Amino acid sequence: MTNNVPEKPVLEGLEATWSARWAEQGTYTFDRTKTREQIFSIDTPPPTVSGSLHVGHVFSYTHTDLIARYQRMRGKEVFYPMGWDDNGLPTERRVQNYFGVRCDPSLPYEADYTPPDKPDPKKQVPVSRPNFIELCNQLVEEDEQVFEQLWRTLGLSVDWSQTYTTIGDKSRTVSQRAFLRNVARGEAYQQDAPTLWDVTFQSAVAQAELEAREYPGAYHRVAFHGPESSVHVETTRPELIGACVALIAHPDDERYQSLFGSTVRSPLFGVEVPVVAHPLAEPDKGSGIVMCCTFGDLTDVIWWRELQLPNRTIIGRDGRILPDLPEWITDEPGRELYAELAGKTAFTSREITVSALKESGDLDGDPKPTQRMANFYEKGDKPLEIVSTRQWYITNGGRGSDLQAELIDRGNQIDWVPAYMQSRLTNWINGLNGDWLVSRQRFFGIPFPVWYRLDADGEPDYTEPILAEESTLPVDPAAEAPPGFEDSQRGEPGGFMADPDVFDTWGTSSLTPQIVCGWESDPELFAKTFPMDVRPQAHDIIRTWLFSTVVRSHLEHGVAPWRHATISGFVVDPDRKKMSKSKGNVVVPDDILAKYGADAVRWRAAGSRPGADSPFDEAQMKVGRRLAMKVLNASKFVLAAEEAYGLGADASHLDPARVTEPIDLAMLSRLRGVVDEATASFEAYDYASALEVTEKFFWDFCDDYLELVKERSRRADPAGASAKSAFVLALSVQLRLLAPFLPYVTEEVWSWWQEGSIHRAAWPVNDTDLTTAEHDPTLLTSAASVLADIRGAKSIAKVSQKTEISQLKISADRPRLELVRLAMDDVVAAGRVTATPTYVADDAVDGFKVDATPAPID
RNA sequence: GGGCGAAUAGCUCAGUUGGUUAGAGCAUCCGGUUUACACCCGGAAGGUCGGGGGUUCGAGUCCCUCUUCGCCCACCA
Repeated sequence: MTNNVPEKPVLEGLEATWSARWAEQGTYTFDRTKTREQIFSIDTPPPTVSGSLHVGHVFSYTHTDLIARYQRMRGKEVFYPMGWDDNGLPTERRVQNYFGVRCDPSLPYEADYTPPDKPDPKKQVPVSRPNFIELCNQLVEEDEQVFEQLWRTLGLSVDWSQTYTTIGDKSRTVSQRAFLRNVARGEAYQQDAPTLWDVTFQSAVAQAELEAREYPGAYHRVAFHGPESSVHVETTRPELIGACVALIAHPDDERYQSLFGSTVRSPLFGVEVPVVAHPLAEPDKGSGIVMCCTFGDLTDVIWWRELQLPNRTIIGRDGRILPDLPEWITDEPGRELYAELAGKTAFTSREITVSALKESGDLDGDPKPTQRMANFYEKGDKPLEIVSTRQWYITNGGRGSDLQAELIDRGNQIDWVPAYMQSRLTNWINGLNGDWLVSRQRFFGIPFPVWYRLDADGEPDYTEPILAEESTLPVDPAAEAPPGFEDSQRGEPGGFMADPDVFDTWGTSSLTPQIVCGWESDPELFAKTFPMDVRPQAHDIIRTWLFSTVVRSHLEHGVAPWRHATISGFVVDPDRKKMSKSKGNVVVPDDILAKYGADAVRWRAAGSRPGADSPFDEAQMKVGRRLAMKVLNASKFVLAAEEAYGLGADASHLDPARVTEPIDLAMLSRLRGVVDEATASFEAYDYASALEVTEKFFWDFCDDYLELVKERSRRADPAGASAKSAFVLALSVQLRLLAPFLPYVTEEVWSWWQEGSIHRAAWPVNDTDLTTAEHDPTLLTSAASVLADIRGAKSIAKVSQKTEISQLKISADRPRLELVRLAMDDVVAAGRVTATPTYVADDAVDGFKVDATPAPID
């Protein structure tokens, strides 16, 4: 046998060497000639390239890679692409900050544009939409290279020829095609309706993107005036008095019975508004009677709809009071006040309104400060307004109907890991309050493949949108004319206009299975990879990514998109707080990888169980590193022993028939049990247990078995051959068991004495070399326990482990005694026992009782 | 307020369908230059399993109840 064991094996440099070798040799290249049954397909989350990766990403991507590597060694052809999520708002924001520009769609394209040398975040230079998109594309490309490098270093066994971006042509085509099919089936529709609106980004926001946050406000007790008396409402938004359409109280509320059906005049503006009853008004909140405006909150929208109230919008898309004087304010002082508010932010107009209320005497007492919960866009920092706009929606069961139950059912068809995560999806679907708003008023996204005809006055006709033909996809309606039109007719009366919006980022990400599997573009691949085997992702995006993917797959294909969903937890800081940039507790993976090595980081990742959050503890990385070192050293020992006292240059060292000694057989027999356990754990996606059982065996193998057998292994007789053969067999099996966790060090060791990559080697389940080993595996643990007692005696005597044992008495029940005597030669050698051991049969002893006397020090 | 999860050694976690004396790693302490490994090795100490009740011959494990913590959702007058 030839092997190539280095003098002093080291971990440094393994990542660079082997990631390059894997790339050259195409170790992880997907072979599409395999059949569906042979393929295991993974719907990897595309990371947001505009963000930075932290150690949490590293952990969860490692979890997926563990499964991928296991499946590959089981003989599956693993379809494991990688995507980059580069479309959408995060990239826009990063481009704005990075280059110091902002998008102004009214500007013309400027060829050869160069952004400012020194970006000034306060003074962003306006650029045209095409220029802005160019900058986005330029930056994401750089970011993607950085990300790929990190993933390669981490050792993800991705097929790097299978990558996609969420802004790329493939994603555009799939998004637009899926949308057109949704429209054709009536699942996508347009509606002009009140929507949640972020005034900073000036875009509509979907329910899934909401985040409720504490927001400081104040209750203002404000008087409305009836013919005989005044009635007080309490409001946190006095700036909306001009938008008031009614006062509303609960139908059973005694206090307001006399007012129902009458009208009252609003303060400051003198607008007559009706007092009406509705059960959603809560008598114990505020004064029990509430001002309904256009629109203060979602309840206002319900009242507006159900009570057929007028629409009195005063807040614009920029969050400021609309400039034009509303026709419903007729009172002269009211018109003057409105003119003062016009163009002001909600915040400023609130201050002006409050001082006006104080002056007019309509404010009862001082405003009472309060913390209230308000809805925010998860990426925004101003509370959302509600603005009526025309938007596209896709049905998602949020309006009840059969679809809701069908989607819950799809969720149940998925095998969840851990299982309890499934209820998060069910809860979310049950709590939906409307269809999915998919249009966004942004720039760096996938445009709707839609145009509108303009009438003779140049006004768009929304009732009959012009849809792109599937064969022309991807299409940019802002640059291409619809079928039957010339581009010169753009914006002209009788001509057309493009739909200005782009898809919600989830509108594209919800189609990752269709994108990677080649839906409609590569039917053969699609048939072999879809529905996919597993969707790995974190628990915080079940309501967004997971749910929306189920929706699209259900609507388009009538199936669940995957067989399994594996949900990873977060890496949290030592105080169990979620890592976030703003908290400054983010651990950057590059440093950790450089310091401890990829195998060590992966080992730590594998120790956190699916779904469970795991606190970051740098000390743990050292343990993983120690394991990797141990693999190098133990392998060196095994192979060097084999080299020096070897069995010949052929492959006969792997002949299991040479293993004859009982303890060697016992070790292999126990290893077989370990393989079975690790396999069962991996089949259940429980990589953590697979690692635990493997690692436990490996340490015992090193600390006990190798120590016990060391002396004998150097002999040139059959007993020595038995040890050496067992060494090599056990090493081969253990390296393969560890390969998914420690891909670098196992590959390195494999290369010393084996052909090909360990990552394409067979998983050792049903390994014929092991199946012939038959012996009671407790022989190994018994011998190890006696050896431990001998070591303990030396330790208590505070003498070196080299010290000889001059007296040894072993007591145990008769069967144990007989068993352990089979390994006594090894025990005596490892424990440096010079005396002849004595044995005492004693049924009263539990396990073994060992009396060992170290030889006195001269 | 609704849902889900968690509470076991100083820390991070295992603990199968109930079954002897509850395990591991880290940290701590003691000892050791053992030709695979000082990026090391050996050993020791450390826990009334969140509280209370119940079922049982037997409960960390099953049931009830309380407490605490985490996450998701709902709370905008």
